[in-house]
Amino acid sequence: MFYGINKNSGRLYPLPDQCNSAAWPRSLRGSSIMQEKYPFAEIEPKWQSYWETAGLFKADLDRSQHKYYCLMMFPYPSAALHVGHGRNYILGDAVARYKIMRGYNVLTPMGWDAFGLPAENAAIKTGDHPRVATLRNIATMKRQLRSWGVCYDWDREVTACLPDYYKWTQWLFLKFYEKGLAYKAHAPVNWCPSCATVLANEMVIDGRCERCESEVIDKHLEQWFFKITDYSQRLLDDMQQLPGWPERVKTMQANWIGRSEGAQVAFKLQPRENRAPDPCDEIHCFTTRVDTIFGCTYMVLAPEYPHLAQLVQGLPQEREVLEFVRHAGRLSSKERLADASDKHGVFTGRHVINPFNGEAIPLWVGDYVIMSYGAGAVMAVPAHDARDWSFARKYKLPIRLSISDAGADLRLEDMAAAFCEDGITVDSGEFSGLSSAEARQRMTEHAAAQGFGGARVNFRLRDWLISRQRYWGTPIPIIYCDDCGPVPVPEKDLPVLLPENVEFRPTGESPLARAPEFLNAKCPQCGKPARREIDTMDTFVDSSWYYLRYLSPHDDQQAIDSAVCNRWLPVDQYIGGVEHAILHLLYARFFTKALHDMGLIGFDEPFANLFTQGMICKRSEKDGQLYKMSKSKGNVVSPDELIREYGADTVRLYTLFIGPPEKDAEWNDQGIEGASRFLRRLWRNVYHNLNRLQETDNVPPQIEQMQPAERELYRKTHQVIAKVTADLEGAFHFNTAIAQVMELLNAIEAFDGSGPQAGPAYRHAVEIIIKLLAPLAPHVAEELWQLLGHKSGVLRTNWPEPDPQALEQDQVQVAVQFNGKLRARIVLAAGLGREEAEQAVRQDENIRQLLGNDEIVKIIVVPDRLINIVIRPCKKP
RNA sequence: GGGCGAGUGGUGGAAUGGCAGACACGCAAGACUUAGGAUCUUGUGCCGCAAGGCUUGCGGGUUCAACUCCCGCCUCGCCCA
Repeated sequence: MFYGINKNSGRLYPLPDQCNSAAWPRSLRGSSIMQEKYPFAEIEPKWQSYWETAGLFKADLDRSQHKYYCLMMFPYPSAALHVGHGRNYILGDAVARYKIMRGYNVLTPMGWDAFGLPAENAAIKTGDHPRVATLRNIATMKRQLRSWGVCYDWDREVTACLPDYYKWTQWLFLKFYEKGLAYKAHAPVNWCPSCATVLANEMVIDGRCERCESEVIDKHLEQWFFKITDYSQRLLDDMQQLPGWPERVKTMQANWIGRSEGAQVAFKLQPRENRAPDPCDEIHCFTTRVDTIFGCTYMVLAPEYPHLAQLVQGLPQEREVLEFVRHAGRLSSKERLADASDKHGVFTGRHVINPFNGEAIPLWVGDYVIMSYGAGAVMAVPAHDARDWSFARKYKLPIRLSISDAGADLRLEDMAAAFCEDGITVDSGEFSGLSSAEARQRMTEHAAAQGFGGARVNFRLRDWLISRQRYWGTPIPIIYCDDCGPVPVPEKDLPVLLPENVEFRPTGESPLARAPEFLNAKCPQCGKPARREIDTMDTFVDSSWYYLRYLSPHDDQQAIDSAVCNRWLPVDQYIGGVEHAILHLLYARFFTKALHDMGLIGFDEPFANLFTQGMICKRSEKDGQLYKMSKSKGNVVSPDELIREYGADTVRLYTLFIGPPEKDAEWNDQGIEGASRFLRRLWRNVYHNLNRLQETDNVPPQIEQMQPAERELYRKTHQVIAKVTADLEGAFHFNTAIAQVMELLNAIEAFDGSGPQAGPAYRHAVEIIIKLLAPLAPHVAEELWQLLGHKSGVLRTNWPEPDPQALEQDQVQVAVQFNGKLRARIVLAAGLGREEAEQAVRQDENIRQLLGNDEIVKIIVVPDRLINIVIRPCKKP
């Protein structure tokens, strides 16, 4: 038997047996816990089990109409989650619950980006095998997600480091290989000495390793690449199809792809005096400013320029050039590109011919030129390019004007810096006197007609380097045979399993090289002894297709179930950190397009809507600075203790309330008190009014019979429904939604109606507040919902709709301004027209007094809101 | 250097061009208590005893009215150089 407390008498009375309905699972019957103190510790595990056993988050994939694929970026299973991670999952969980209440068929899966360096580095220190440590971490994080009340369709869990997943990552690699999208090549690559592996361009931030912040150096190695550059233009263009993506992310991707239109021009190499042969007879360079080419006074090659050594072979400058190249290789790209830093270069002893004027200009090699722009050769126009300018000044190279500004009064002697803007061509032969734009066009046409160049589009995007010289990743399924060369592993032999007993010590070569049972294989073509590829794949390969695998996670016949994918994708809402704006999101888009072109899927953009939440930061106790919450900064807050102390709903509410979700937010340990107090107040309010609530029939309140207090509560209730719904439908502004719900509780507490509709209006407000809280604080919402006598869970009910009649008002308070300054407020009938309102304010005694003898110039009326009286103050006699 | 974003009380943050500071945190005073780090009430942008004045990074502009739009500047963050 359960008891309520009578508010007036303070006495306990037996509760109606409403929680014993057969509609509830046996475990929940009669289980409501009614006590004054908010018993989150008892409530929360109970409802967590209920959601799981009732299968509330199981999606029905056969039914795809009204589908909603709600995806959160799957995490790397580091040791444990902190409240910063929680923002992502709580946000996604709230969205999923909201959509369930909206009647959508919601799919919310979760998995693990489980390969990666940290586990391997930890293994080197502790001897813990990465697989063991990773699976242990996964178990911990799953427990944490559960205790947060974050629910997923766990039957669809995928784990990137398990063979049933990476088998298919390998299979996809083979498909890419088949289509020529995966290739192996020698290239200058970014090498992180500390991680002892190469890195993709995207993982180098300011010349440093994204992970360990060591300075990255250039190395020349043979590596595997994915040909993402085949898709540069489409990756750029198709962003126009993504209105549901933040502009910021699209801009970042566009910058990264870095399309520039210009011209390619071939400069003939001036032959050596002795006519000795050269590896090439011309040098191609790309420029966006071909209009300046008559001002070109020298050319600069990147130190890595191919065949540079042969070009200078036997020349007096040879030693100096080779020495320079060796030295430049030790500098980071950051140092080389920095504007302020000294640029270095040496003359090669060779000359090239400017095809536009036949002039021989010196060929230099300089460290400010990098291979990844154009083709590693730059035509230098010091008068019109800032970096060429400072290089030319330093090495006393000639500077020649070929563009002037509109007034044509630019003089070299007066210039303190390069003139980099468009202007009018000067001293440019037959092209003189043209606007820059016109000159570019005519000169490009000329180059094409003469056969030494033409229009050219250049992309900054490089191919995606996917080899890693480390153990804990997906093995690349290739076998090297002395006779047959590289041979793909046949599909029937997949997966190529990672060997278990391997020494992880990083040496710069993959640890797999020291696992003979892995290394030695038979050539699939000729059967002779052969060696396996020892590099593993970048973990971004794993995360480029996981959202497809969720649709058929246990399928052992194929990687992707096209039929289901085509019904369920693109993802309706993708939620994750903005730090993945370039890397993961670009790679995943590339994968989708490649798979689309292979005919495996019927769509070519994976994520229709993207929401990037801001990071949770916390002040460091050491230096008082604000840092992103992370283990390495030592400023993490564990959810476990907070949930123990306050309950999961409180932690969820505070996490959502902390600020607008797209912005970074500062975690404040004291801030959680507000959320805690709010839920305790709500609980207590229901507890103290249980009598009244349960005695009131669950009928809609009758607006006609309401007295002012009831009317006001009813209006507030529906105002809040409208605002909260707008916030959740729009930009996921849970912070303002929660503020509204708090206002509703304030109104409920202040409610003192006593008319015939007081009970229904009150019960209605309480029901609504519970529904509105269901996505945000789901445990307490379920518990209170059951206490009110409902026979099914709150997630199974419909999201409330605002009643337009409730929002109507008879009277409104209107602000009265004099010349834009607030002077008074008056109460007027709602819906008054401009003229009526003007009349009313003119006649208002109080306003007339305030006006005194001031002259009214005009009156601006914003109906139902504001009246601004423009006055001319009267001159005092 | 270019592009994008941000700058509002002691703090986190609210405001379709229309009453700046919603909602919270914190703080202060009081109530209830053996006690309070529970709960409740009241107050809380700044200056001023007050009347009143001032106030959204700084300086201009548009407007009856600007946190919001425009121009210039400063600071911070991100991306690209």
